[in-house]
Amino acid sequence: MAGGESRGSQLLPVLAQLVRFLRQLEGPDNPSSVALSVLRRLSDDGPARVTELARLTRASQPGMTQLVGRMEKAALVRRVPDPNDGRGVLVEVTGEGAALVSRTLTHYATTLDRLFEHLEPADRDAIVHALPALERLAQAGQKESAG
Amino acid sequence: MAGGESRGSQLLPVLAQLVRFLRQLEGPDNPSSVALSVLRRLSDDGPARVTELARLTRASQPGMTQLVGRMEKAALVRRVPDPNDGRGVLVEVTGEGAALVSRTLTHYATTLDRLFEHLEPADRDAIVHALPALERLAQAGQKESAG
DNA sequence: TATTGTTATACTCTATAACTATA
DNA sequence: TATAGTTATAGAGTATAACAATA
Repeated sequence: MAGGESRGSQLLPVLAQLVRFLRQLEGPDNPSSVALSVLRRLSDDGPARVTELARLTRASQPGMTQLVGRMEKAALVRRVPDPNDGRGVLVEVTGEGAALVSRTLTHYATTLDRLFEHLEPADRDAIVHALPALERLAQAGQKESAG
Repeated sequence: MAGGESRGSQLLPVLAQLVRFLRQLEGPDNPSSVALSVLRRLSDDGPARVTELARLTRASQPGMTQLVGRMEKAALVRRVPDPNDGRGVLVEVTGEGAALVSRTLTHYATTLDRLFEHLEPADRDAIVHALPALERLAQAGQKESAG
């Protein structure tokens, strides 16, 4: 812990502000971040087990059962029995769910694009240049807490 | 949406992953992000009105009343009457609340520092270099949604 | 026995509407 | 009337414990 200024201390307030900003993007009409994660997973890679979705989002299995229940009531997903394992069910996204994902991601991206236009070119370059590094930082965080 | 790759689309998944990582830092013992924001505000700049805290965190006034109530029960803040306006109250942080802020921020920063050690030097430099730009991006987001 | 999923229950967090008290 | 705050009520979201069904 010795030697110079802490990078974490510098990064922390910036991340906190970004989180606050992103959180306010989640309007009452938009899906929660966990719901969006699940819907993206289902849209991108097809049907999945409840257990797998719970593991993916670090939620409990009952919690995921309930989230799937809410999303099913909202017609965003449907449950089908797993043909290979009578104990399990497969959750699959509906057309409405896929449309919501697409709409939400477009909205977020558009908002971010608009913000980018407010920045100086040097700032834009700095962020774009740091994207792979930030991704690796976040991945390191995932891995650390998983192990 | 013409003209090349959208920066927002590139930034979005990275931010989503960072948010997921930060969210899992919020253990059951740590304060929620809104509570932490409030406690930081009170620690840094002194007592504040409920309305001001609600505005700061974009919460509703009743929601902030309830959060202050929970934090008061946990001895993190206390309410005192506003001497200048009989309708209002001032919320001030207790020693215990200030200690919690300090402990939480240290924990977060330490965790981030540990993750930084997993990165290549080039990645660290890229992130450090992008910090001011990211901060301006987040500030632009705050301002945009406020207006 | 182990695994998959659900139900039961409880708690945190947040919101809107209605209310009280002060200005 | 307008403002500051609270209370009442409801709902989303999440967790642990106990349960049923299948493997």
